[in-house]
Amino acid sequence: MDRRDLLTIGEVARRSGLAPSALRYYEDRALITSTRTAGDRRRYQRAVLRRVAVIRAAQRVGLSLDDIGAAFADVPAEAAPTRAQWARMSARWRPVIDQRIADLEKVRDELDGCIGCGCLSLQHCRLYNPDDVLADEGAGSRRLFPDDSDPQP
Amino acid sequence: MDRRDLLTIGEVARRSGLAPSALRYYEDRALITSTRTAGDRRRYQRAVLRRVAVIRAAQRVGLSLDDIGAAFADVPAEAAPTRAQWARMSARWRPVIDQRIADLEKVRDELDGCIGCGCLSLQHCRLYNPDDVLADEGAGSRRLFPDDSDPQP
DNA sequence: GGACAACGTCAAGTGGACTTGAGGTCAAGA
DNA sequence: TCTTGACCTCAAGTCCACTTGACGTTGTCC
Repeated sequence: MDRRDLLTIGEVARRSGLAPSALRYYEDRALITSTRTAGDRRRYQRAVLRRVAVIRAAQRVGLSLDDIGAAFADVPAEAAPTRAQWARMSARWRPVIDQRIADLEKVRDELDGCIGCGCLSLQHCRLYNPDDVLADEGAGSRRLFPDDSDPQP
Repeated sequence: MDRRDLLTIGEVARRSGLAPSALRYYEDRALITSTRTAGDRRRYQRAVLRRVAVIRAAQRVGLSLDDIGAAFADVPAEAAPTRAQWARMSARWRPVIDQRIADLEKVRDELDGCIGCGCLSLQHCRLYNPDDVLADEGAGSRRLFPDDSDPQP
């Protein structure tokens, strides 16, 4: 590991588009790691850029930082993930992303459908009769990774 | 308007899957409205179910309650929207939903791509080189409806 | 050697979307 | 009449993901 390759927090911030405070926050949450200089300044490996990018991507997908931390469980924070690790992570997210896309497509189609079908006048509109589709979406934060232990109804 | 058709807050809560407190909160924010009985209890028109469903759907798309309120600007809270109003609202959301789906698809493809292309070793990976794509996603809450008045860079 | 930016910690604040709790009211049934 | 559950208001609390501010340190450049 060449010391030349270590990045300051400011560099990481500029290159990732995140505020330094956000990077410190991620570090508090153990999502990323750094080494320190003699003068106690953080130094990041380049791999942190990828990791941060993955974190942001996962957030766009709707995952909480807790979820993301869990998904990172077997990916070492210090180095770039191996291809196998990446594959596992990707495989884990894939269904979540797919589900989320499907959700959005459903919303879109419902929106469109409601125009075309004239169902403003009730009955078979899923938007209007939310009991079946939307009700169980209810309150509370749902885990995005049911993670083996959730009952499947 | 048949009084038989008015719903209590509990009924709306059960049918929509939302907590009564959330419904009161929406009402505070003027997203829904109710009439009151002599005894000051809320009574909702059935149309509120649709409205609430639309609100939840919009949230899934990533809109804030402020955004949703703005989109509802020309939709009367008291009655079901007319077909024209619905069409306007739907037309307004359509691009937002499409954009969001596109975003997710990009994330998914990047995730997949990174497995296949072996780009773990740097360079042309968009996840790894976030400057172009992800950086401007940065901090701050972006408005989802730029709403005529935003400068277009 | 002095200025200055970049960095460090720690506590507190923010905003969004609600929930919780205290304390009181209303109305239907036994 | 009394109880019970659903409801009311209003203030305060919660959770998440950060940001801000106060105050001190580091290190580079002139």
